[in-house]
Amino acid sequence: MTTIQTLLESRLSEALGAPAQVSATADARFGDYQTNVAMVQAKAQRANPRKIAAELIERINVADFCEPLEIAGAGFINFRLKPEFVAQRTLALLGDAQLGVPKAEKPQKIVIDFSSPNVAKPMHVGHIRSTILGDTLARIARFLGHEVITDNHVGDWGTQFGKVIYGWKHFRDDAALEADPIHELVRLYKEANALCDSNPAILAECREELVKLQAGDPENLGIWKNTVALSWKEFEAMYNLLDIRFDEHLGESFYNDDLGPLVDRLLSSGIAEVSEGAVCIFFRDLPALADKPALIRKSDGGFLYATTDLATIEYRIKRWHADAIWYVVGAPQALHFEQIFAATRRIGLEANLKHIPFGSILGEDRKLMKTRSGENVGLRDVLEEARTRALKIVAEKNPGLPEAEQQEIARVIGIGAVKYAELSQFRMSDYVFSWDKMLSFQGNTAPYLQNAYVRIQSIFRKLEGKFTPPSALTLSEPAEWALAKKLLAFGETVPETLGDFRPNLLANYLFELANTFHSFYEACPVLKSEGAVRESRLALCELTARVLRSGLGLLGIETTERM
RNA sequence: GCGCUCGUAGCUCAAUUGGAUAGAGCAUCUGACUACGAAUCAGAAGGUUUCAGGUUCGACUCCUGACGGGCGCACCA
Repeated sequence: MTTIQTLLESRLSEALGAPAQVSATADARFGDYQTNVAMVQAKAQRANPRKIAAELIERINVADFCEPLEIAGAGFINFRLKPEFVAQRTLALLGDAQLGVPKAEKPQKIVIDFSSPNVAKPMHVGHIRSTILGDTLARIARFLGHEVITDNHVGDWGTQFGKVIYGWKHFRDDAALEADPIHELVRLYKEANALCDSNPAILAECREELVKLQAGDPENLGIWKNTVALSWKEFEAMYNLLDIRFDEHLGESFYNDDLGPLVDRLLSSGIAEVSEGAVCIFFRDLPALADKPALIRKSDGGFLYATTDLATIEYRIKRWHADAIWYVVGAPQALHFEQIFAATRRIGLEANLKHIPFGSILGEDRKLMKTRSGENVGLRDVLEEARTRALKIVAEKNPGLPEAEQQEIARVIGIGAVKYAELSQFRMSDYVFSWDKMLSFQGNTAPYLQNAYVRIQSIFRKLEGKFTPPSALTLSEPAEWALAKKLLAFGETVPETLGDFRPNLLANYLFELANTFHSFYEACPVLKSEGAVRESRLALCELTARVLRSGLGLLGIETTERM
């Protein structure tokens, strides 16, 4: 199903003989859609915009679904949809599994790299943005018809393993490891690290353990594999709670064997060179990177972050034939991605590489969010607290519900609140993490949207008999028109969110939809109305519920029947 | 020093990517519940879009320069 906006643009382009843009109006007084092509043309031709608009109006063929066109202001052309057209399009949504969202004209194969926690470390709030944002983008891209591969590039290799292995061998507590693996692994690392600070001999031993691991020593390799497996248990618990799945989780270690050959190849082809003992790729022709080479091998022979990332890009393009690779990684790494993307082009690999950056999560003190002792706030704690707080509210508001249902509702609301707090905000701005704000069940929050859905379900529970879609919609009240038009906008909003990777546009739309629905709900009784009016209102309710569930689903947020 | 990024109502954020009178939510104030679920709705008030220039029919948006916050800039990831 093409959107009304697309339909208008094609009709306008026909009349103009050139591509033209149409946008929704900001104000209903100017109709439903507007175009400023007349003003754009006037500028190029140094002509009178209103005159051009007047000529254009004669040629635009939209009488089948628009009221007579109007010229307004400096030269805007306003489009007002015919009521019967709105009614007919809205009705058509009921039979459309995509709810009006068009499929991409050219589906792409997209690899999305996000979350990427580190083995032997707990996931913390720092992982929230990448994890939630990446998952949402994956869901939206799939809904638009793209082929998506989500890949969790886990930090499962690095110098810290020398210390972890030393700790594992000397002061491992198996019971603690069983009870809370990551906690114990962190303890092993920290204790070893503390010993290293005061005792050079132990530091040397840790280094020795690392060298053995890298050389493939069976015992150390076994310990390392264990730490990875134990960490995954914890990660999966988090992803289950968040309802997030990955198609692949090829960690850094997966590329180990590729690093040496890659560097050798780049050296022999002249793309990389040795400088101060290290192997670097210089970008002397790019002003922004002229004095910022990418280091791919240290002077001691070790490889770096950039080396692994280059190997990863090569793998993704060659194995999956990815058209695009999206990295959902914090803004501080912008330079790093600029470098490896430039290096990729230098190598001659073709793909649409995008760094999707985001800002930081701050504590109430407006500094990077930390616990009182200065540590990162654990993701598990955050999610558990969200659930606990939600449960308390559910039990208070709806004590009649069975315990098990209360628990499930609390999970959906609590996790939804955390996700929505993240996604309703522009990703680049830093935001203050506030329980009171995100779990205040008022205003622009997940529960407000979930509640709109619940209310609709409540109507259908009271409905005698099953809902069957009517053959035509009868709309008369302003609140009905407003809701119908809002529903039609879903198909235009979803693709927009991918334009600049802004799920907050979708969140904003859903909030407006819920708002419009609530106004309709107050103004237009559904069950008490009769005949065609009742049928039509039921259809509006059904569609609103579907769009809310689908839209929230794209944000990774679930809905419940009651709350 | 160079680069990236952000600066909008008291607070937290939007603004369809250059469009019409800059919109919401919290908080404040005024109304509406023997209820299709008040976790709601109707309304009021709240602004020199950090500042100064510039570009044009038109600027929160683009350009230049300040100011303020955050973050990067060769062997960590």
